[in-house]
Amino acid sequence: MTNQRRIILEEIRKVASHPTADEIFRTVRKRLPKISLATVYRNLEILSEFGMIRKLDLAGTQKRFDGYTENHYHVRCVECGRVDDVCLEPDPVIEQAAQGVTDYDVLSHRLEFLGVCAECKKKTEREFGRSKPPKNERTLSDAPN
Amino acid sequence: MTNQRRIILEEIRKVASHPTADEIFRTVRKRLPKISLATVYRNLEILSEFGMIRKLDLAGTQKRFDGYTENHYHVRCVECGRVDDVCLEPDPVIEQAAQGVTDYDVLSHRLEFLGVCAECKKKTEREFGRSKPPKNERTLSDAPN
DNA sequence: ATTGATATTGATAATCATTATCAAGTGAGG
DNA sequence: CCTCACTTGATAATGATTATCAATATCAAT
Repeated sequence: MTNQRRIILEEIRKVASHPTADEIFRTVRKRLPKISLATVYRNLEILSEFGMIRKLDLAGTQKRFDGYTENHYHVRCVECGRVDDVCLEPDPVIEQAAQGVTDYDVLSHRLEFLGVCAECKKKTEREFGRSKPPKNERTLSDAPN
Repeated sequence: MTNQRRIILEEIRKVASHPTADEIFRTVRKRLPKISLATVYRNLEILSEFGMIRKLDLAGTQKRFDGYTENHYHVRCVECGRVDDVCLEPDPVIEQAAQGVTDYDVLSHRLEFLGVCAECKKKTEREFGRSKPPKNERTLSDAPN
């Protein structure tokens, strides 16, 4: 457990958000100005291998990391990309349901909600003077994929 | 509707799999040897904008495209990355449940199962002489994220 | 404390998927 | 047949991540 690794872990556990490697790099650099981005990536990988943090393999281009390692679902803002926890009990039977209609061995599932975060809702209000666009103006397909 | 675009669409609709841009490129190139990878990317984008195909924004590094545009869930093989459809009715109430525990406006959800495909199961059988490893040997965390 | 075996670091190059750029080519409507 | 906006192919650029490697740090055993 090197100094760098310890500080990376500390900073991830400090925040409730689900920072990207780059965000973690920028935060850690305040305490260790000489740290390399590669060191951050390496230690994020190692820490998640050891189960001390969780690597979130969500949709989108950048991976995100979570200091909170319990099972939980997430919601992603379609406007700004922000990711938050959704405190729902993971569905215990849905994997069996899936097992019934596929020839895969089903091991787990990953559920991600898409929506608009509070921040971006406010932005929409400022622009259009209402809190929620009517259904027929929603831009996002309402389909899972 | 150019020749290239038409053929890309034809080839996507021809397969039941969920090919990546690169796989589509390699397939289409058999019929149009001079086509550029950029043309494939461009037309995949355009075709999905017009709703003629669906761009799947699943976990993992590469985007996948689906000629079948109805809502459905997917299962991904953790060994080889293959993606297949899961013919389950999308859960109509889970978004309301999520809406109850978040301050996001929940618009949709995306559910992805993880498992081992039939092919890779066979490979495991050949290696270990049994069809299914016991639970305590499963390598994948059984947690959604 | 010193040593030595091993792991880790910082800097940077390489990779991979995707997007952007741009000159040249194409095709639908007049 | 002309035109003009759209599209193509080739290639460069981008952005996130991973690999490489010499220099440095760690830690258990002296």
